Amino acid sequence: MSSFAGRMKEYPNISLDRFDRENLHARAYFLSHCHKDHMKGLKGPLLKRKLKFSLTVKLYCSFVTKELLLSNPKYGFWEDHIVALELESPTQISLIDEASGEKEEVVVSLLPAGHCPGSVMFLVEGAQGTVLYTGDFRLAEGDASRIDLLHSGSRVKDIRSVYLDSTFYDPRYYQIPSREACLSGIRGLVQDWLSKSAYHVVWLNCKAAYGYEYLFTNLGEEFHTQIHVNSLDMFKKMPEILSHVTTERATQIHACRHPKDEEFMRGTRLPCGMWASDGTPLKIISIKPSTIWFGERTQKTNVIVRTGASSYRACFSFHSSYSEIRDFLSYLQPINIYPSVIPIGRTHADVTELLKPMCRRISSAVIYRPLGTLKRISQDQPPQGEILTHTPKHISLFYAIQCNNLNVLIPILIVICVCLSDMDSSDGLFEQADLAPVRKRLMIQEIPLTNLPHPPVDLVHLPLTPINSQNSQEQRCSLTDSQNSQEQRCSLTDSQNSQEQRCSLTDSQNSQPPTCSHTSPSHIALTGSQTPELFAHEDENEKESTQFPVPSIPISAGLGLNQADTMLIQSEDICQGDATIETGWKESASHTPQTEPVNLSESQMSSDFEVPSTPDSHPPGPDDLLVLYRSLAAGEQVLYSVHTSKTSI
DNA sequence: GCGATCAGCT
DNA sequence: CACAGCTGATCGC
Repeated sequence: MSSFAGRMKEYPNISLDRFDRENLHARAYFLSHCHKDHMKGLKGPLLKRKLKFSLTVKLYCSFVTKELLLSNPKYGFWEDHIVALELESPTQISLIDEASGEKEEVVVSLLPAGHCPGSVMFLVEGAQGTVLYTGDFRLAEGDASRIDLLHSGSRVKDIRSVYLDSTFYDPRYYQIPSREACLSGIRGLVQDWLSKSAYHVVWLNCKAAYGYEYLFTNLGEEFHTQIHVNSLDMFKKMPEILSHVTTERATQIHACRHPKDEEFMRGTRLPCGMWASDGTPLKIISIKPSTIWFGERTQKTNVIVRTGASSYRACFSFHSSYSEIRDFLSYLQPINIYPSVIPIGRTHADVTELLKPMCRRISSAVIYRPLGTLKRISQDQPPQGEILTHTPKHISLFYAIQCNNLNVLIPILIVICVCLSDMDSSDGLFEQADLAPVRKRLMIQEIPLTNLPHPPVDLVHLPLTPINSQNSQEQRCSLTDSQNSQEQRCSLTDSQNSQEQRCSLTDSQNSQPPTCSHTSPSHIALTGSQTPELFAHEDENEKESTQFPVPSIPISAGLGLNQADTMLIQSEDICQGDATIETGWKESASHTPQTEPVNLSESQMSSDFEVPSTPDSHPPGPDDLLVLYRSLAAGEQVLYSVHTSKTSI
């Protein structure tokens, strides 16, 4: 359960997934997905009143989340204040103080989170750096490298802070079987049971929350049947799901609910009360999806556990495992990591401490040297904590050059931080770079650069490089507005009347909950376009499966490339490795791209400016550097401009 | 009467 | 195995 208070240190003018208390003063709101623990205060009277008198305060979320939210009348007052954003489409948002008119600009991107329908992570880029709020997520190992917007060119963006779904960030949950492994186990169990006879049925004991939809679609497809559910409303705009569910009870796979469904099962009755038409008792097994995890050295065991004569637990997780989280973090290497979930029995400090080894190391060594004798000082810092055998080796070099505006000797600040994830391995520095590439990044912060001899190519079209040019603002508006939400909310199923020729009903059917409940947040329409995102996170095995929708996460430019080590040139204050540092560094500077073949890494270590180049650029020569030095020494103004997002609101 | 919080349950 | 989310009791406004 999320205990995130709603605000990020870097951007306190926005609130995410919390809408009460101090969040009442936010200039913009963000909702990562439609689970209640992320919606605290969202229907509060104070917030409702605030909206009434506000022209600028909006709630940003995915299209699917918007529809899920508005399906519940209690949140209807948000309708004119919700802005649905496309996935992976950077959007500039002005955060306006309505009292003073003061404005702050941020660029926000929605990234697929793989947690439940519509779930996203928020990538926020602005004057205070790039931060990632993950919401709840389940990404498989290697998935981060497939998310385009986490990269600038072929390199990973410089992420200052990650606000992390730390639900399973505990070595106890070292491994959770992949989605495909879990699905495969469930498929096998269902297959065995259903094949016995037409009277054998399966009940999927799914909690009411969103997130099981891909189970329905996969089983529906596999067994050429439809899954019985209480209501179709929420799937109305999700054809991929809609085609695999039904309110007809005459099917062998059920995921219907009843307030007392556990009791029903003990009496070997389905929650919907279906009986076979000829009176033959149905043979029912229940399968309860729940998280099953394994420790680091535990050999994988079955993803299906029998818990009774006719009941099973099947592995299923909405959240990334410990090793998946570590993979994610070791790829992104944020400077700060803030947990948003504190497991029972642990404190915030506990989890923060556990996460420290995953934070990027930044040396505190600061050495000033006069121009001309520039030499790097390297400091190897073996990581703390355990080392994942599959974790790529990371090297980050941080250079800081600061020039004053006086025509005096320029203090050159050099900070080098070398973070080696595996000091013991001499050959492993760049292996498996396709899974999680070694990073090599040059960051130049607030540094005059226009006179750089060979400006790196992607320096000038940086972080917010548009992904899909067709996503214009106009299009988004046309999608968000009235055409969708109205009919969805008033559309009601009446499905329960449409059935039963073959099935005689027990009296229990009369105690069914209404097919369409207005108190449920579930009757919804979902824009089909985003649905495939839900299935986009698959492990290696899953990639080969033909039974799943094609993953729709764009393959990043860096996929499959050996990403070079990261070299950062930053202003002095950035290089302290302290979460509390406040700087005005420009996002653009953090993406100065300099790539070189990874095997040059050693030689690079021996020369201060043998900066790896991008494929489209080349390292500056001595003459070029001389020009740069002189420019810097003269205090000349050299400035790089940055592209901002392609869209703005 | 409403909302917030907590225990209990699944 | 824990998650997400009910229900009902209690309390305060």
